[in-house]
This record gives sequence, structure tokens and C-alpha cells, in this order.
Amino acid sequence: MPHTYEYPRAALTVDCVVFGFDEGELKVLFIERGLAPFKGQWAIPGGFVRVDETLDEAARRELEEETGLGSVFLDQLYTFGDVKRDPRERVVSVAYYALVKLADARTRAATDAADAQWFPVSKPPKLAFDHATIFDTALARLRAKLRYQPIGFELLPQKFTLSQLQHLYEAVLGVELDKRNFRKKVLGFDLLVPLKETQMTGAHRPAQLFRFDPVKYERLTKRGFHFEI
Amino acid sequence: MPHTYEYPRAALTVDCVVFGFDEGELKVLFIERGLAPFKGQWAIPGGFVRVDETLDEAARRELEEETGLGSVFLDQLYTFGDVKRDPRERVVSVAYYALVKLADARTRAATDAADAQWFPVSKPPKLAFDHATIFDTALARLRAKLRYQPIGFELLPQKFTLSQLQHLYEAVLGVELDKRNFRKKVLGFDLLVPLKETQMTGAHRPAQLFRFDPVKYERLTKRGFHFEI
DNA sequence: AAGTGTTCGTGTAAATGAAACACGAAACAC
DNA sequence: GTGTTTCGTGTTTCATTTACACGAACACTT
Repeated sequence: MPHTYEYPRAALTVDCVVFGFDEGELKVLFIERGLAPFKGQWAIPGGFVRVDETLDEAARRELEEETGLGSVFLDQLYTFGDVKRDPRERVVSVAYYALVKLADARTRAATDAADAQWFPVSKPPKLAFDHATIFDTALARLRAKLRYQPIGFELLPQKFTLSQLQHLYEAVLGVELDKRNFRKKVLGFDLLVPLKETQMTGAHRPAQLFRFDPVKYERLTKRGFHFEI
Repeated sequence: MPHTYEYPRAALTVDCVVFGFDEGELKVLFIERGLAPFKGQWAIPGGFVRVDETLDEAARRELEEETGLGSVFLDQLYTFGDVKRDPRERVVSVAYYALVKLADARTRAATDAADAQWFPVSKPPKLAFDHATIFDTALARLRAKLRYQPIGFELLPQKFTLSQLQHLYEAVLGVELDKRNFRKKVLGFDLLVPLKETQMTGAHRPAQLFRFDPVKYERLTKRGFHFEI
């Protein structure tokens, strides 16, 4: 069923830069293109926006279709509209970034799509289209937001220890943090609730588990509160 | 000349929230719609993206066409893609915000388009489409960015005094700032160069004029420097 | 020429927040 | 029960931020 318009129209896509935290380092998910152009090269998962879905819905749908990942943190990043970014025709892409609780999801959707693969953000493959630019933008945004918004938890299991959280920050931001000061600061925000469980891994004292409380966060943001690590 | 595609496509527009600083308060420019839908209501200036221009180019072109404003600071804001945001058909809008040196431009393009008008941001008119949401988003973004990026100058004349800058910050952020601390901090960034001129207005000691040095700013950002008011 | 009104430009002390730092507690392995 | 490993906690020092007042420069009035 063809569709006709008076003036030419750009195609509209969403692309989604998916981040996960695994083995102590930040990873990003790319998929291998099966079709030309850039056949065989790696790319950011994404696809066309349908006329009856919002941009957010399109991003979630594509993510689910291409990677099997559902219910992740999703945030709009930037819209890329260079005229020649796709060699075939004019394509404008609304880019998102997603944060995945990899440790929770791994069992199910380890790498659902056979052609999807996790890469350390420090060693991305050569990417198709302008996807290297999109990836760079997403990584910069993630690092910036991690400092002043409590989104680190989105990369950890629902129950996590303060050490895990600290290691996440250290790995993503590339800095060393003082243990006592870090705990003082994070707990001072009153966003984490201690659980009645502890985590035992290895031959040492068990660690207190926490979870993030989004309700408390909502309340605080309305009172103009400022998170910063 | 009709254009036909296999699947239906959304129309793509850019909208541009234009801010200016005048009479000690932050203003925003809206234009009155001459056509249905929302005929007679106020709206954010904008229009369709052509297939042979980037999004930034489209935003600048529309701004020039509808308001006569050229060479302004322009930054992408967010992309709005709700399915029903335009009652006629699916329209996705890439929103920008612009900062205008009103005092410089006033003589020429006071309000070039007869149907354009400046409103205090505290008293916007009823707006067409979802433009109230876009405006709110833009204002929030401007206030946030003003704190941690040196963009305040974009709303002032090229040559300005520190008092003018302070009043701008106070008006936009809605806070009172200490004069001595403000000057200490701003000059400490080493982004402003004192000119060999002073500004004489009224019967009192003349004020030193400064200009913003974008080159210095570039150099500093590459060294991971952090601006904050 | 002297006096008045107004904004400009400047330094220091107090208070607050950030950074540095070390050791006992709890679990498991042997 | 001894050894090994990570967990959990306070205080002091240093740096940054806040609070605050008065002489200087000019125009205008008398």
C-alpha cells in the first residue's frame, strides 16, 4: 500500500545505545548487519518509527525485537539529521540510550539475537553509518548524567551492595573514590533502603544489600534537591 | 511533484523557542498563527525540514524566515513525537532553543514579522499544539544550562558589564547573588576579557566593559574544566 | 566650586563542605 | 583456632563558599 505526499519526506528511525555493566566494566551492545549497506559491520540496534507509535514506544519495541530486552531504563539522547548519514536516502534518527540490569537479565536474554554482542566501551568495533558519533555522544551523556542523576542503579541488580555501586562509578567515570566518603555521601541522599538480607560471596564478612527507592527520589526532586557524586 | 513511499511517513518539523533578555527580564518570542488549526493562537516559530538540509540548518532558516533573526546561539532541545500532537497528521518535531542578543538586534529586527511578539516567560499566552510543553522544557533546560555552561553572554550585547551579567543570572534563575562573590567567581574562570572601554550610563562611576572569549573557552573545555555559577 | 546621589569596584573573616586516613568485625577455608 | 578477605565505621585537615562595608568615579544641582 503506497503512500503519497506533496513534498519528499525523510525516513524516521530510532536508534538505541544499550549499556550494561559486567565483569567490572561498562559494556555496550551492537548488532551485526545482515544487509547492505554496511553489510557485516556492527551497528546500534534500531529501526523505523511507525506512524501510530510514539518515539519512546518505537525505541522500546525495537529494543525488544532486536535484543530481547524489556523494561529497561530509556532516555532520549539526541536527534541526528545529517543529510548524508545514510547513503540510500534521507534518514533522521532519534537516538536513545538504555541502561540494562545485565546481571538480572543475563540468564534469559544473554544474547538473544545471535548477531548481537557486548563490547567494552573502551574497545568498540568499527561501526556503520554515523553510529560511532551516536555512540560517543551516548557515552559522554551517560558519564555526565551519572554524576548528577541517580541512575547508576539501573546498571546493577535490583539488590546491590554499596561496594558494587562504588565499583560501578569508578569503572564508568574512570576515577578512584574513597570508600568512607562515598558511603557517607550516597547514604546521605536517603535514596537507598537497606534490605534485611546480606550478600555472601566468598570467605569474608557479608555485605548489606540495598535497593533504590524511586518514590523517595520523586519526592526529593520536587523539593529542588541536587544529587551529585 | 508527488512523492510516494511504501510505508506512511511522519512529517518532520523543527520548532525554535527563542529567548531574549530585555528590561531586566527574560522574554520569549511567539508568533500568531494565521491558518487553521489553532488559527489566531500563539505558537513557537518553526516549519518543515527539507530533505536537503540538516536539522540545524532548518532551524536557522525557519528562524530567519519567521522572525528575521540571524546568527544566534542555537542548541537542540528535545524531539517531540506524540502521535496526536498535531490533529491533522503525524508530525514529529525536533525542538531547538535560541538565545538572542536582543539589545544588539533590536534596532534592526525589533519584531520583523508583524505577527511576532515578545512575552515575559512568566506570562506566556495560551499556546497551540503541544507548544506549552515544548516551551516548559526549553525554559527548564535554559535554567539548568545557565548554571553549568557559560551561555549567559549569548543573551547580552557583545560588550557588557559584570553588573549586567549578574542581573541576567538573577532574573533568569530567580535568585539573589552576592556582588563580590559573583565577580570573583566569574572572573576566576578567565573567560572574560576586559575591554579598553567603559560604559557610562547615568550620573555615577562608569563600569568596565567585558567580552566573552570563545577561544579561551574551547581551550579550557578540552582540559576538562567545569563551569558553575 | 562644593555638595549630593548613584553605581562601580574591591578584601577578609567565619562557616560550611570535601578530602584524607586506619582498624576492628564477620564470615569461610584450612 | 588461625589466616585471609571484604565489610563497615569517625575524626581531623584542608579547601571552598558565604557573608559583609566602604572609598572611588562620575553627573547633576546649587
